[in-house]
Amino acid sequence: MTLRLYDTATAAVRDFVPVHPGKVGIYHCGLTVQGAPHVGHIYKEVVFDVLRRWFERSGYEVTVIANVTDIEDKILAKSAERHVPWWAHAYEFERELHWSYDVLGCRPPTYEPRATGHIPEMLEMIEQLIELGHAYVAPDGSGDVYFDVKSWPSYGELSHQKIEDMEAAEDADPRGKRDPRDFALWKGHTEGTPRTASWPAPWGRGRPGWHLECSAMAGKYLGEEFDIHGGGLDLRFPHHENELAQSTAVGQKFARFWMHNALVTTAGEKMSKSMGNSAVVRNVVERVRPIELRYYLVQSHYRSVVEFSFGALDEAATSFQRVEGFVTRATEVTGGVSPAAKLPADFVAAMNDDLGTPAAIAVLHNTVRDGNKLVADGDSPALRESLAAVRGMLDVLGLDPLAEPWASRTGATEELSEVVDGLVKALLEQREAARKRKEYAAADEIRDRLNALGVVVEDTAEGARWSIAAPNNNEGS
RNA sequence: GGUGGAGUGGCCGAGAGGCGAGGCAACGGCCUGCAAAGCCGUGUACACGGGUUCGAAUCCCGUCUCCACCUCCA
Repeated sequence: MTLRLYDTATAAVRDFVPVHPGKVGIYHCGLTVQGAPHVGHIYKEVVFDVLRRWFERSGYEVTVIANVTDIEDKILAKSAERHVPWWAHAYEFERELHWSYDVLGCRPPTYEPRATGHIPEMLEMIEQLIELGHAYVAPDGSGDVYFDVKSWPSYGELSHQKIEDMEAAEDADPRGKRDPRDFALWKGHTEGTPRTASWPAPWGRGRPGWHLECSAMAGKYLGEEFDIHGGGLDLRFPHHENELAQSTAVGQKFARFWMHNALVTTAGEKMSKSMGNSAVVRNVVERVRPIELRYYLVQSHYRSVVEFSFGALDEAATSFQRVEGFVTRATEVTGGVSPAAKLPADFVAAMNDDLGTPAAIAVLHNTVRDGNKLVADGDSPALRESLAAVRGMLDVLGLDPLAEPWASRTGATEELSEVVDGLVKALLEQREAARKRKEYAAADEIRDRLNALGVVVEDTAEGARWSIAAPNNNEGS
């Protein structure tokens, strides 16, 4: 069975056929590093991390390019407000972005080009577009260069819009545009913006337009035709439409598939519009563990809106703990097994069907339930098989608690963990002794005290085991 | 005005003509000294109004509500 993916350009699910057999090139638009990334920003990263893992699991050699937009109007505006150099502002949030990727277990892209590092490539592309008659230097002496949308007949093909139906933004500054729908390839340097935010060009100093960087960098690192171009749904137009126009106008074939993840909303509105700080990744992972946040995001289909709420987040955390509990117990009983190389057929089918993570997670839960029945009977080939399957599936989703980066994040040093384990076990031994004497009040008091400290005690056939309770506070939202 | 999407049980969230995805919560049972964890069982839900069909959450027509994008938003 082959992988099928939804392609925005053709508005249909199609069989995935790579440009080069056995290899996949993926470009997804990274972030404009203007502020701390929120859950919506990171959702894109998680979606494409799962896609990449699935390709790798399916035997492909994957190259992932994700840009960092480090020069842009908002960066200039926000850095000016803070009285910080624009490049310092951008770099600060680039680091915050990387922290957020890491904390959610998203593996870094193969390469992460910055816009400011690719000015020559962009200039070259603008020159080609001007030569071919698809771009023009603004006649107003501003130094701006615009793409001429009317010169490109297929303009609008990605978002399925006709130029004449597009409504020009009423607050748009027409500047030197021939048509209000033309978009900037190069923006001439203006008074009031730092000179460091401009570069020499044949048309005068300036900085690149937003859309151009992705065309230049995708072409440079992935070639003139590559497999998948992705990003959030809000980038479909104008950003991706414009990229497509620029790249194809210079004769490239560009992306075969366009994949767009749905947006994360809060209170029914796009996150960027409605949220303050509460959905910033750094804050959300104070409430639930990062792996639980990742599970929350992975459990819905990437093309469905995620209506973010802390209540749903807590619920997802509980759901994940059920899976994690099985992994822990089964690992104790079996002594541990490697993740399976061969995954359940239903899981594979779900993932191949346009990355059907919800159905895939249903398979995961069914496997966990069957596995839980086996745990009570001790080690067995069937239990090992269940555990291997569960870990294999979790691995694809980036959620295997025994794999990196999760395994090494115990939140305590090894020395401290040993001390705590020793202390708790000493108490549990006292409790066990009390139980043997049928002094249940005393036994329960020990358990209650541990519970009060957030230590959960579970009695099993092999004796009591303990774990740290989830940190969730349950004031819903 | 144009383009695209959504409305599913107490909650989250899939599916897309017929056999109740999965999870959370709740209730009952098993297990347990009691718990916890786990297991078993219990719910005929698909915005509204028509229609097609042996059969519709799924197809068609109409209506309502909400959301995204329309030139520098993941």
